[in-house]
Amino acid sequence: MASSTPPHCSITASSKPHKTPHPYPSHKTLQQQQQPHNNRRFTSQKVSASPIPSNSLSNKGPTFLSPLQSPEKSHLSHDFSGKKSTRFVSKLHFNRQRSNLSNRHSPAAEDVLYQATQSSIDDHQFETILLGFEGKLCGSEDYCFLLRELGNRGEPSKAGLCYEFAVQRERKVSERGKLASTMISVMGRLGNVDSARFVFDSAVNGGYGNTVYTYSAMISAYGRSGLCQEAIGVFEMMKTQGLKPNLVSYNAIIDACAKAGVKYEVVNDIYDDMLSNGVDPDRITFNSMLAVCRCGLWEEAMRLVTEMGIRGIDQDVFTYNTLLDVICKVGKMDLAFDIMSEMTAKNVMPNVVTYSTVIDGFAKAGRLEDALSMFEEMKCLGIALDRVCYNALLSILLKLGKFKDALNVCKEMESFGIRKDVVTYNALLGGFGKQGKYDEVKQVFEQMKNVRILPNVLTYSTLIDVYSKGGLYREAMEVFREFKGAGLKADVVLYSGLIDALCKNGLVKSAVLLLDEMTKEGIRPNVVTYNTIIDAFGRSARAEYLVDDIVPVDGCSAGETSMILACNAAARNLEHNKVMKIFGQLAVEKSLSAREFNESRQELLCILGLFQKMHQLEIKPNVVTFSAILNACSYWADKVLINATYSRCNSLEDASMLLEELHLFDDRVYGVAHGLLTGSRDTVWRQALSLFDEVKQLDTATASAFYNALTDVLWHFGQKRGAQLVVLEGKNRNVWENVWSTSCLDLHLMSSGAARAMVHAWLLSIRSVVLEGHELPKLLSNTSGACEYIDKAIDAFVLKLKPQILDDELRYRWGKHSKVVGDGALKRAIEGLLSGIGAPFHLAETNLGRFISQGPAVTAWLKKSGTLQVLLLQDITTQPENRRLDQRPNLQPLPL
DNA sequence: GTAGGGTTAG
Repeated sequence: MASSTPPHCSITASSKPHKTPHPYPSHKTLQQQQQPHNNRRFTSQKVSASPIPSNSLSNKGPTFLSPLQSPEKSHLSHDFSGKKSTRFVSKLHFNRQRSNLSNRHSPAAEDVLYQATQSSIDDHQFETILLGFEGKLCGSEDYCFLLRELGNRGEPSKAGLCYEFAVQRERKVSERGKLASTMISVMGRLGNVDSARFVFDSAVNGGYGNTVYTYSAMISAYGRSGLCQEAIGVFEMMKTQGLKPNLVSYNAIIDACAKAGVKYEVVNDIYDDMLSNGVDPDRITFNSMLAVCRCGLWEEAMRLVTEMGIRGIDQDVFTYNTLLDVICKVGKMDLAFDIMSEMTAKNVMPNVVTYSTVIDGFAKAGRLEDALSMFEEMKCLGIALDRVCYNALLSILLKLGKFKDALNVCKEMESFGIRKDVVTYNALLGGFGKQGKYDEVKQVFEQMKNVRILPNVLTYSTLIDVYSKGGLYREAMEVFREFKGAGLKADVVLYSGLIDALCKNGLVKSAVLLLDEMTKEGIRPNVVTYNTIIDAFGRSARAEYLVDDIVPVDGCSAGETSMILACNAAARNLEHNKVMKIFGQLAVEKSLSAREFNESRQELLCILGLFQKMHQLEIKPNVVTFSAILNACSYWADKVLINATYSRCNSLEDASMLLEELHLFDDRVYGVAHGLLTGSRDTVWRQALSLFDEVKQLDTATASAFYNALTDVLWHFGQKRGAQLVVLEGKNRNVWENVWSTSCLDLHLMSSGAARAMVHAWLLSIRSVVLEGHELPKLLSNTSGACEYIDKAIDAFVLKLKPQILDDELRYRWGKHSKVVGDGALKRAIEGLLSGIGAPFHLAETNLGRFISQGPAVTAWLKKSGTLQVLLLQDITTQPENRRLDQRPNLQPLPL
């Protein structure tokens, strides 16, 4: 069958077709076929390694019971990394073409198809064509061919007419059943699940639908729409009707579960049920089981592939692509590369899906250059890029800030006949927006509307996010107004973006109101929503920004209006009190007022409430939640130290309540944090080291956030030696890149606790150098704050400084990825530390982001008799059993 | 009856 469709086209439709009440909606979708590419031999240079590990999953670490006596997990859960997408687990791929390779249809059927798919033919004319060919079309074979092809061409309305036409003329029950199952399948593929159900019900009620084929088709139709419960309903129904599910029925239900993100254990039960009913799994069963592993179960995926081998089932390109997807989603890119080599060795040639899967993996792991080199490899192999691939390439270039290249890619894809879709435009909007190129954002947004690419909820979320982060609230509001006008339903991401905007502007209470509002609207908050608010409470967000009045939009719900009014009131209040607030903030630097102290305590309790609510809603906290809570505890510890009126015991109780909740994250993480805090370092150190190794597997931003948070809380609660050991483990694992040399210590990615612990370690190390008789460089420096101009020493003992002053000396950032401008806390902490220990460092005149010292001065100081003593750090608590707090049954002790 | 893409938190 010849294809007249252009090359380089995606087989994946850009969006889910709209549902309409009509049984067979008229929704024309341009159908495209995948370009068969020249499968030249894959020439990866990587050494091929077997992707199949031993069957054993018993890769458990040493046994360790947390203080709550929960068993240790063998790995950080996938959720914990904070990298798991909070989106729907699986994409819904409608409009995938159904191959119609059977030649059993007559030439007349092809003629009908040809005539029916001319652009000028409407539904009425199509009926006339069918009537004209009525005598020539032979039974269900011809009509099923027509139904499939009309489906492939995105013609649900004509398919509906054809089905009714055929089923009315067919006398045989079995043939009518075939027509029904084909029609259900066609509608399912088009995403018209209601139409599919209509056909199914009519067929069952009409006495020709009680076949395993119609039920399987219906299960599949539900599966494609992500309606797993409905699919299971049909699956159960077929059993009660006395129909025995066959291989296809089981495969369909497993696939439906995979698409909906059903837990592996549940799907495994279905698999077991299949075996016990004497139905042997085939390649497709395993391919679908592999898809269930996308929630992070990469080892299980590997085991399944092994099991396929044992059962003598060959792997195909679907097997490998799905396996690669699982592997890429857990960020194991080296393994992914090996698997790619393996598939080539087994003569399963990687295709465009293989490459886009792996490219996406590299991009998500932050290895953008590796991703780009995969495109080069595709080019060498003659594998044509399709729309998905082009969009991936575009997104990578935009992330790299290569705007010119990105625009060239747009031109290239157009030249190959691939139109920009909503994903392309969203990528452009986000890419330009994140770089503050708001003129381009405006242009692109206009352009997409001009070429009738309908903005979707992601478009609006992206725009609201970039405008809010840029402080362009009027523009954000305009976009929100347009969004409301478009009649789209807000989703969790859009709400989370709004909540974040409120939080970042100090309007945390309004953010909580909005959280309630979204919940009432039936939108379930996710871990990001909660992390946003927890983080804001933890920072004790000070309102430092002013916002213009926001005007409620027509059509806003009462909740939205009240939220906006609340924002306005808070904003006006801010403005009126701005001067007072500035003085107030200055005063706070010196001594904390009782009111603020109590507010801060309330915030701690709010976090506790939020955290418990998360638990209630079964929203699993991740490493970001963990860091935010530890940060809140550190902040609280600081306040307790400053405030003399609050009893230490009560304050510990408050912080304990919060910290205790950490076991909900992950018992092992909690166990390590708790053990270090309570001075049981010897007991937990082995577990700590294995935890650190696993954290290192996460991306550097996540890893450094983890180390910063953990070190901070240890430091603030007096476990300074523990903090130092942790920070050195981080250094050894390169969590902060190039942090340390003999002449320079770079602290700019560290939290204040981590930085102070590190300064002690660094000075001790230099001391050893001095005592060994080496000469120090002429100039020593440690850098704090947003010092992005670090130079390497030109030789071992000289640090070359750039005579450059930072734009704004107070723009210290708490960690590389913090989006909040801090208040110079790190600088103050280091300044205080250096003067406290008498180290002869001073702020560099030429660069206020650095403390510097002449080599001889430091040498002399290091050689002084008391210096060693002040440099050695100690923990306040080393004997937890001696602490009074331990006596309380329900609270975990905290040292101070 | 099976495979890949875009928005939010630190």
